[in-house]
Amino acid sequence: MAKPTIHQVANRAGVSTTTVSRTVNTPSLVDAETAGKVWAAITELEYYPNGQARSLVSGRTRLLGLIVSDITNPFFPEVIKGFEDVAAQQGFDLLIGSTDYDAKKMAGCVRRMLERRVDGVAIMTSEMDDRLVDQLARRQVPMVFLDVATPREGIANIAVNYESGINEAVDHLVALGHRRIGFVSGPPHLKSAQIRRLGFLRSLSRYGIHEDDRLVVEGDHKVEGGLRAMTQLLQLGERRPTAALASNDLTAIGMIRGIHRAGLHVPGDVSVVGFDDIWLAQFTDPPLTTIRLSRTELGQRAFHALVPDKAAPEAGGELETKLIIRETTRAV
Amino acid sequence: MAKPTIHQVANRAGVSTTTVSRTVNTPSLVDAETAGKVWAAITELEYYPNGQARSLVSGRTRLLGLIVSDITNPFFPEVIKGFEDVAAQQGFDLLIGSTDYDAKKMAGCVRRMLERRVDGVAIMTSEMDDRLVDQLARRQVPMVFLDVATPREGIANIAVNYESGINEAVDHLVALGHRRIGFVSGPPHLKSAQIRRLGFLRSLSRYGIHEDDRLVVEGDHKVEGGLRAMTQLLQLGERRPTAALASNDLTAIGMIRGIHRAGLHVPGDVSVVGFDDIWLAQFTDPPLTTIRLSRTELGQRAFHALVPDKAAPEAGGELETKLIIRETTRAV
DNA sequence: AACCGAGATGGTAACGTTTTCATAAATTTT
DNA sequence: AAAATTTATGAAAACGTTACCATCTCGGTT
Repeated sequence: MAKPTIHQVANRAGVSTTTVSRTVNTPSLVDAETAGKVWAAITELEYYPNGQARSLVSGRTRLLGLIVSDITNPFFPEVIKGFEDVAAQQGFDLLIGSTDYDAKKMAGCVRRMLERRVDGVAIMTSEMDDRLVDQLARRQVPMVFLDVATPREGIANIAVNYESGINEAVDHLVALGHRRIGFVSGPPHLKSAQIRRLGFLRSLSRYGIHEDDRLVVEGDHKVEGGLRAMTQLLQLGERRPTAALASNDLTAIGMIRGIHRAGLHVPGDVSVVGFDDIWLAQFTDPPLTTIRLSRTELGQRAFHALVPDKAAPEAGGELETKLIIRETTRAV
Repeated sequence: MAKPTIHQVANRAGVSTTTVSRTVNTPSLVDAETAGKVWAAITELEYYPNGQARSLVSGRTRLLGLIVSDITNPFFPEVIKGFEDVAAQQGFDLLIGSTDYDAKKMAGCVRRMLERRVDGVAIMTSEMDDRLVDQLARRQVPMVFLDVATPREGIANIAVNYESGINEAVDHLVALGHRRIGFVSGPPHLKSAQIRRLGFLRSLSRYGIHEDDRLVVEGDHKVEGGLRAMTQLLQLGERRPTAALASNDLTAIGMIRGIHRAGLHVPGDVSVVGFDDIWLAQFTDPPLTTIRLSRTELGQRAFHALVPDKAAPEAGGELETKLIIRETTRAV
């Protein structure tokens, strides 16, 4: 029997399809003995309920969409993992879609999610056309944004406390005697990148360190940009920073590279602090001191934002960030 | 209208549901004018056909399963990307499942795929229980293995030519004057890792280089194992290798780390060659010379193995590997 | 002028579930 | 012992599509 249906099972067990359905979904409503026969038939035939038919009638698909810009970006896989873990646990499946920063593909993703009638969508890309979001909203598809988006009725954002980690990092650097601290930002259009930049500036001012415009330079959240930015910083000569914080780890890796290129050492000549603590941060050379943002937990929270948990009352509170000290920071 | 059905569209356009269905699926069978009215209704109502209902009747879901051991392993995201790209293009969606090397989760994955009635499964993890594979096979679900698996009726393997790249690498090292060349293997139970090791040995013998057992040490395809292995190799003192090849890039990264730890330099003291050319290989310090196995293409081939393409006659041929020379290799 | 094929459309039965609603038997209550 | 409840089951109607089999209207043939 290639793909047995509920009817075959019912037949074999000598009961009605209704009873089979009940044995599977609401066992309390069926007599123990009958249930036994049904289960026997189910395992003998290797019956698996047809999900399509199931959700057609129930209206729920137990399918969640995950829209990501580029799964190749090392930030994402860990988020996905966190998301997938808890989703699988609760019987949800994941439909993934890459946008590749391409408008056409983005629209395609949304269309596919809509046709599949997903029960929710986690949007992990910042470049999301408002009209597409509208489209989902009109269909009442629950949504959650991973990057900060313009707040909006019925669309969740994951609350992240960027400042706590940034403060820790600045404290750490200041304690090591650093006063000229640089910052390499992310792309200006990224809300979360702006928040990080602002957080840094604010943290600095706590120490009354006058901010020097030349010490804050723009990166792009990629290795390339970090390298460029650091080269620029090092051209300041005497006035170059003795330590620098990056808006994300990729940037930090580029910065370390830039420092090496200039014939200088990390942390001997310049200390570097990253942001995110991506998986490979522990394997850079030297291992990167960075501010951890647990992407696993980020993914989990995204899930809970989409499907309210009856058990756990409220996720509550912000997602904390915290400094992980490795070997790229040292006293001046 | 929250979720308009085909009936609403039919109503609005003043036609039957059959006609609406035809307008969408077989436009040639419907009058131009009528089609116009239908499309108008469709866009006005923002109608999206219900995939569940669709595949319930058609029997095809246009859904492909992707079983991966740990999406966090940097090898996978690129494969997934390649797979997803071409899948999306052909109107297929991806269902992903992580096994986490856990038997329970593996079974869960398979069950979910079966319930969703996927049109095929790409298995990217090597630790796959045979009984689970049987289960899929009995349901006639097309399958493809990414890592080499025991060949079997109706289950595809992606053919990879590991030797070509390995030969290139050994040629390269020999040309640079290296004679004592080490190898850090992958875990012994991984078929593909064994093939790589054998390929290396065979390649060496072409040059009549007597193989030295102590130069081939076991790693685990992770950074940790590479580091351990290299430390072991360096303990050979005078007889330590002047160059070493790794079974994958993560291992190579660990090896570089081990060399640095010992106070030596790459490539000054020891040359290193990786395998895979994962994305971050270009960002190690120094950038890693490695054998590229295009994971994008690997993903694409996996897709084509699952859904035979009417247009392209045959993928044909093996997937080539090739040496990418960066900066971790130098003359002795 | 009757006929025929083609073109355009509609009615209805599937597809495999779950969800009412109904019924029958067994148990408890009065 | 009759009535009221509970327990265990089944029949049939959804769910939103597509596939199959009509039907109906033309213009063109004989």
